[in-house]
Amino acid sequence: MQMFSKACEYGIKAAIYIAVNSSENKRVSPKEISEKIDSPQAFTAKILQALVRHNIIISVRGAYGGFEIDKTKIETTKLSQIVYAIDGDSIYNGCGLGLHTCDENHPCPVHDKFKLVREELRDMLDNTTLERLALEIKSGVSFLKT
Amino acid sequence: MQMFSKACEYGIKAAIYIAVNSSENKRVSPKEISEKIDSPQAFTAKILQALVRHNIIISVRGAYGGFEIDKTKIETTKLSQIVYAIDGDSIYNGCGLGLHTCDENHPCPVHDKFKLVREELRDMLDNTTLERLALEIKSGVSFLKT
DNA sequence: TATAAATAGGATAGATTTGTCCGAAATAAA
DNA sequence: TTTATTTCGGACAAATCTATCCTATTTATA
Repeated sequence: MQMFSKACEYGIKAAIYIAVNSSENKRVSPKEISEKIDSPQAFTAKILQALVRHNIIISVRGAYGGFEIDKTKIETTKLSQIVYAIDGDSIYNGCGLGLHTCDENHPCPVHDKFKLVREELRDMLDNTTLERLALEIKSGVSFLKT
Repeated sequence: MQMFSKACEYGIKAAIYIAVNSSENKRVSPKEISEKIDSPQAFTAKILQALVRHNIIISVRGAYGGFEIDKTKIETTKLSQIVYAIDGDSIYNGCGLGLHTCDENHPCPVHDKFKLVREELRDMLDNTTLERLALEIKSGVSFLKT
C-alpha cells in the first residue's frame, strides 16, 4: 500500500537534489546524490539513467562530469513527469481492484470512490514543480532524508 | 504505483463475495470464491485465512464447511479493516518518499501535498462498508471480475 | 467409528522489485 | 596521447510478492 515504488521515491528525491545543486551551478555525482538522499548508490544510478532518457535531467560523462538539470527545466518539470519516467502511467489507468476492464459502464466495487483519490493524486503530481520542491529544500522547510 | 497489493485486491473482492452470499445464508468455498472474483485459488485461500485471524470473516472447517460473515458484521465492517488485515497499517504511517521520520517538524518534500491524498484515501476506506459494496454487487451496478 | 469433504498451514516455486558488481565508453586535463 | 575520472549498461544477486502443491486437521454424516 505504499504509493510510490522505491525506485520512484529515489528518483523524486534525486531529481530534487540535482535541482537544488543545478540552481547553484553545481554538477553532482550518483555517489553524492545517494549519500544526500539516503539511497543505494548503484540502484540510484540506474534510476538517474531513466531520468536522463526521459530528458528530465542531463548527464555529462567523463572527468568532471555528473548530473544536472537545465535551469529552465527546473521551473517547468512536474512531479508527474518524474513519476511517469520511472513508474510509467500506472497511476492513470489500471483498476483499483485489478479488473481487466473497469469504467463507468462496468465499474469495480470501489471505482467511483477511488476516482476521487486518484484525481487528487493526479492533481497533486501535475501541480507540483521541481522548482517549488527545490526551494523548500533550500529554505530548510523540508528534508530529503532521515 | 498500484494502490493495493494483489493480496489486498483479492481480499477485498473475496470479502464482498462472501458478504453477498452470507446475506442469503450461503456459505462459500475458496474454489467458488476464486472463480467468481477471478483470483488464484490457493493464494486466495491464504488471504482468507488472514481475514479469519482478524475476525473479519468466519471459517467453518470440515464437511459442508466454508466461509461466511456474521450478518451484523456485514453492516459494520469497513474497507479499512480489510486493508489493514492484509496490508497492515502502511497507509496511515509511512512517508511517501520513504523517510524514517516524516512529520510536521521534519517533513519530506511532498509531505503536506501528500497528506490530502492520504486523507482522501483514508476517509474513503473508513466510510465504505462491506454492506454497501455487497448491495452494489447484488443490484448489478458494480462487478467483481472481467 | 469410518468416511468424505472441507479449511489450515508448511514447503516450495515463480515473478517482480530492489540492489550490486564490473567492464565499456566517454571526456577533461596533463 | 595517455591517464584519471565519470556515466552507461549488462549480468547477476538478494529480497519480496505472488502463486502452487501437498499433507494435516477438523467436522458432518452414514
